[in-house]
Amino acid sequence: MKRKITLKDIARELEVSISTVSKALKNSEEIGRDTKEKIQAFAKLYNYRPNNIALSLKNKRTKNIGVVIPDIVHYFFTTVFRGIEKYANQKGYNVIVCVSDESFDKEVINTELLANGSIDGFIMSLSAETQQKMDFHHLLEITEQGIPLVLFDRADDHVPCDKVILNDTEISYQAVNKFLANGRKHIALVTTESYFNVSAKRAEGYEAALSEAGIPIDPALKLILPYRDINENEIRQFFAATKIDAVLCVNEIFAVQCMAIVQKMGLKIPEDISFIGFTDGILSKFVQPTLTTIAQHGERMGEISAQMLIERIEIEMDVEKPYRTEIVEATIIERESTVN
Amino acid sequence: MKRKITLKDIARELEVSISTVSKALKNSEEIGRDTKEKIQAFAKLYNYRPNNIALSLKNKRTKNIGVVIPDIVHYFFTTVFRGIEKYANQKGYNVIVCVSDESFDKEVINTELLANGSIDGFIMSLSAETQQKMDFHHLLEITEQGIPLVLFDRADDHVPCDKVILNDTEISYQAVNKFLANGRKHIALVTTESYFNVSAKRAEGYEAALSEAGIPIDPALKLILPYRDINENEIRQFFAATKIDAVLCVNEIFAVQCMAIVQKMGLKIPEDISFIGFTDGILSKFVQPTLTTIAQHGERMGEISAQMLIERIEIEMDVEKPYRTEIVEATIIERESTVN
DNA sequence: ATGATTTACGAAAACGGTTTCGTGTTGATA
DNA sequence: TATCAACACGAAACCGTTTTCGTAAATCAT
Repeated sequence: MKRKITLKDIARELEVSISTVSKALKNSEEIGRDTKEKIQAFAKLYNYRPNNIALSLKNKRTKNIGVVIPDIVHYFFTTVFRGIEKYANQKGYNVIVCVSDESFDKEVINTELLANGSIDGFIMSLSAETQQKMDFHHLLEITEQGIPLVLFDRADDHVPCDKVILNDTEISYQAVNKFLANGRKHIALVTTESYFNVSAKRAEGYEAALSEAGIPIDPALKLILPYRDINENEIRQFFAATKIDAVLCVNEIFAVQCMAIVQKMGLKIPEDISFIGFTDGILSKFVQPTLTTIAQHGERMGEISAQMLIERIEIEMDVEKPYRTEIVEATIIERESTVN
Repeated sequence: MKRKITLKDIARELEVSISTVSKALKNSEEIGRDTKEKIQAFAKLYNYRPNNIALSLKNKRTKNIGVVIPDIVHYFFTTVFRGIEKYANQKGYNVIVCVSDESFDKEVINTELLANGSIDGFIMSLSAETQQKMDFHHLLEITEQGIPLVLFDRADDHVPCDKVILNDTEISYQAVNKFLANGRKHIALVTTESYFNVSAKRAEGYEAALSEAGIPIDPALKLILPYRDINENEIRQFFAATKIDAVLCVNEIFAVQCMAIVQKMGLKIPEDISFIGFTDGILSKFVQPTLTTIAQHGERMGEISAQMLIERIEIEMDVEKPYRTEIVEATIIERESTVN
């Protein structure tokens, strides 16, 4: 087993000082030709690489960024992650991932752990519980310590930091208008609890479009589902109880599950009932009929998040830079679940 | 902005030495009651936390593990990752993720970067290109440096290390036997290039079952698809050319795509043609008809991988411990694409 | 009162680098 | 020959910890 070689090893072996070795390997003008060549050759031979940890300690820069997300087995988050990882890697950063599992405590523990020097900055999307409790003390601590933070998608106005979010309200408004243009009158919304910021904004867009069309908001047309352990019967009852000819769902899974159920109830998609979901994931493309979805452009969101974060990391500390909120424009991808 | 406080800060403020502070915070018997209490109170007040980087340098332990996988927007890999992350986190380890994007070069660069002190061990699944080139020098370097390595799923016998793999051959054998038991005679295999180790093993099980049943292996019943950019026509031609009444697919996507195409060709599933895919992901559950799949138990694989890795990390270096290969037993999840 | 133990703390090395500054040697210049 | 700059290198500080060892003062036994 060949242990990693250090500057000290090279110095001892070549009978020079550690500083000489360090300088020689950086090709410093200070060191003579012969010595430099000798040291460089030796280093190459023994495949010397500087120790990252030592560098981090010295430079106060880890070249790591921390990503804290609620879930990893989740299409949208993985696409965002891919964007982050690609950009970060290209800029020489590594990515440490922690999964909060929608739990406030895990989110707190993970951030506090990483904040003790392990990373240069955070990219996060808030856990369900954090949004519900509206407790952001851990995030405020982070920013107060001067650690850059970017929130994406599930952000909150109470946290002063850079953000990357979707134009949720606007795109929902557009989606509902699309239903209206197709002559749909009984448009339902299938969503999650409203403490999810994004759900609230999507509901807002939904309601705005209806109001604008002079259609009253009917509570019977709104179904709130838990984000896990969905009860099929609840969905069945919802669709049985009221006449519905179009449905906007705040995610892909809700849409696909609803579609399967209404199909079993004998309805035709899109003739009798039309669907639009959020998250242009794998399901939307392969389910029957294929699902019209709102593409959130996760990879792009990740890229922008990483870019904003790294920019802030690498800026001089004394430069004042106001926080920005970048808005990514969603796109409606038309498929078979809506008529053109 | 409150910068992070260090031992030195506390020492200066309280007019004691750094060593005294360090010892007091570890509740050492060496330090007097009063001094200890004073220091501990001060540390609590200013929320002192030791710097992870400094600890890593001192202890030669980063408490980080590196995970290198070919793709992250991929159901199986994310479930494995979830297993890794859960177990690692619970053991106090963080996880650095690098995505090789099926590229040999990226895999090499990422591993070499992380190997310079950033992590205590690796968990990897080989990129397509690495398997094709059969070039494992970067992995050998890692193990020669004494850095623990666990390969999961896409492993290779040429790399001496711990491994966690699926009983691919056996479960494919069982799947084909299931088709045979249902009276299917023309059983196809839809797979990837054979340099994918797992595909080769799955083909082996497929062929073994057929041979045992006295059915000759017909090359026309084997379709090799690229792992991205699938051409639909190729699939259509394949199914048009030969009589096929059952199909084993080495992944979920292949299965779902084939199913959509044969349905368009007018075939009924499972009456006319039956399907079994690998990876019990989200698609299998929601596609119509639902897909019978082979569950790879990714989360469990991840957990085992993390456990094996951390065990080896924490073992005394001088203890000889032979490499193990842990085999995870797949399970066939029956759904509508096969008859019972 | 003297020597031996405790007690309670500090100095310093170590982890593996970078970087500033100092210094002995060389050759050129006045 | 005396002065001086350039050259080539080393010593040491520093990043933030932990830990070994040394030691002054206080306590104890004799």
